[in-house]
Amino acid sequence: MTAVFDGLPARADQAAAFLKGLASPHRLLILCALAQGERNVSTLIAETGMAPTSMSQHLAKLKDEGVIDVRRDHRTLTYFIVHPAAVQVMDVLHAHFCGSLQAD
Amino acid sequence: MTAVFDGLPARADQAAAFLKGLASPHRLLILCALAQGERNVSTLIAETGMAPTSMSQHLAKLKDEGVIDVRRDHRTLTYFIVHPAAVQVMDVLHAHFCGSLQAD
DNA sequence: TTTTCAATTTCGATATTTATGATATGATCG
DNA sequence: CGATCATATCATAAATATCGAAATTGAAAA
Repeated sequence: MTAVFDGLPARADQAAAFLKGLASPHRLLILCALAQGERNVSTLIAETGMAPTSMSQHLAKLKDEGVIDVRRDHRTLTYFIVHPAAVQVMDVLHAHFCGSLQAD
Repeated sequence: MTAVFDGLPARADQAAAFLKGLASPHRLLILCALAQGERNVSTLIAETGMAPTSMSQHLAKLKDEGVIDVRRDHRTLTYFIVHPAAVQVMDVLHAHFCGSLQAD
């Protein structure tokens, strides 16, 4: 009986940390943009209307969590999604909160 | 350019609130159990080892968010998952954090 | 109707998250 | 080298989430 969930708590911690990484309106907006293709920080700021500091912090969090990664192009930093589960979660969210035939 | 994300912020808020509802190790443990079938509170407490107060609070949160619902059976309350997106997210998490051929 | 059992609500302490302003880094252009 | 542009880091305050203990509800058994 105590064995029913053996090992689960550890995985639950990981999974919860991953979900927390996505669970913010700002970060979802960022991921929504990145889902359409990689973007540099200035572009993300322009598209989302977020403050630069806030953007940096959210990008850092997503990067720490392994959801996105960066590449340096000349003077700008280009971010892109790298976590497969993140893409799948975004798909689920899109289907449920944005309808199925929306252009966005 | 300001129109690129028209209407998105509102949906991002909803989606983020939904994700926040799931984003806790305790609540994932609860949902893991409920994914295998409905359960009453005592059973959930026994299976997860959580304190009763904590269990109630997490169940309340999941219910507020529309993820689960309750039914009263004689003297006990039986909870079950009702949100389709929650099931899908759990599937994604399971595939990525628990491997694909685990009994759990 | 009194007791009992299952579960919830309330409350206060602690921890985590978030936003914001100021400062710092680091690559490039002149 | 010195200025500048893109972005990150630091510091702190405000908001939010979490946990445990004690008290409460509400249905049913006696």
